[in-house]
Amino acid sequence: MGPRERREREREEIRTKILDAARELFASEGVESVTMRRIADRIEYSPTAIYFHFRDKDALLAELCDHDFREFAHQFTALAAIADPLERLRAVGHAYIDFGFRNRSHYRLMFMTPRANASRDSQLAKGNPEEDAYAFVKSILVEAIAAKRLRAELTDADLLTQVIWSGVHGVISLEIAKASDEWVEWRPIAERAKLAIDMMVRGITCGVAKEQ
Amino acid sequence: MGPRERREREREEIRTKILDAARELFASEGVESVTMRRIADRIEYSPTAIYFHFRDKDALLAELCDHDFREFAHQFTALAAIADPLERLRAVGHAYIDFGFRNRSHYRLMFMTPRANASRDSQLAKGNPEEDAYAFVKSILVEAIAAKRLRAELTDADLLTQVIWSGVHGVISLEIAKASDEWVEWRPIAERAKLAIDMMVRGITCGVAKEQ
DNA sequence: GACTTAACTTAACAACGTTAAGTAACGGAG
DNA sequence: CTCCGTTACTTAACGTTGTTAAGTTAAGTC
Repeated sequence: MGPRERREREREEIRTKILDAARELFASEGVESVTMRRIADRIEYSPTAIYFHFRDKDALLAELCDHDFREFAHQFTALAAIADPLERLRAVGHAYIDFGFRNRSHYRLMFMTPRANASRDSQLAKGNPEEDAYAFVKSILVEAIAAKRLRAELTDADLLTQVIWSGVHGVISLEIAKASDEWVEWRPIAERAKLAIDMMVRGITCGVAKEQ
Repeated sequence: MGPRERREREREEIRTKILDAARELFASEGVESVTMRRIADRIEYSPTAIYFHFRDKDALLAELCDHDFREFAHQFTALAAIADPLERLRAVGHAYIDFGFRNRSHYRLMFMTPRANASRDSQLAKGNPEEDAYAFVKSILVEAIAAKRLRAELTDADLLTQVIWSGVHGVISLEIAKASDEWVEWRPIAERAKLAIDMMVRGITCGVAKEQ
């Protein structure tokens, strides 16, 4: 462990310092307050210094996304303990909406903003349910299909995952984008979440669904 | 009709000229290309001239939203002819997703971007199903409830409207934000739309739902 | 015909992302 | 020890952005 390793370590340290500063600004004042100059102020470097560690602002935000995405997926693994796949699906749905509600800025950046060139150097572990929320949900649906808990014609686990994802995404993203809109007499988000998830589970199961 | 009226009319003309220029830029090159200067170029005025007709850029965009929102709602009225409320609901769902798919920029601005101060001078005709898509969907659900087509415990038409809106919004907004993300093996949007709507209708109706 | 006001233009400001050019410190080679 | 090149920065600047202050011109009013 010569000076070579030390430099490497220091480099990594300042990288995470930049990311942390961005994240803080981001969570406390919203995306539009995350400017290179304000990040630089926080870490007491010049704005240009950031470019030595990240190609540009987009790359910085993309990495922030990736990191938080992984953490996001990780908190789902606790739900893997739920035995019944449909109950597990319900729990994931609620956890998803809850995450979005507690981290509006993050959610907005991750799922509501078309990234210019997505997945350019995303080093996420695709397919691994520990780090990939999509794969986690899909595995639930594969299990539910195998256990014949779903209607017979529903066989495409990917399609089901995408539609159920759409369902919970719709609830939370509409909340984030339109909560302050007095145009609509919004029902509490908890009620909307519950009905949406109930509706979806009832919509894909066969015959008499168990009342929750 | 003296010069007073003429001036008023001219004022209105340039207002719509500004809005049209913004809309064109917007639809052809995306939101980020809509700058005050480029709008000004198009209409051959100085950028400052715009401020005489709109308080700021946000107000301009808000008015553009309002206008297109109204037109959006208007195209639903054609579906009022469908007799069966559940079939009408399905048709509205598909029309909604279709609109978003054909007008990505508009949809993004209208429903995916938290407006700073929403509904500040929105002069939309609230409650009028001719101009208010929300009211149109709600009226369908009121009808469905009255006809006892929905499960007995579903009595809150507003809650139902909001959740169904979330469902279709989820499909199209995820498409807009994440279509270019190769992370997921996306199924065609038409399939996702169909399943989402089927799932929702099945999820709120009682017992055996008619197969489409 | 003087005066007010509406409808602009020109010039500028501050903040933004980003880059070019310069500088100081460090690690290894001769 | 000295030279040298790389690494990690800073300062200054460029081109854009939204927005405003100050000046100008034309039309309508009394």
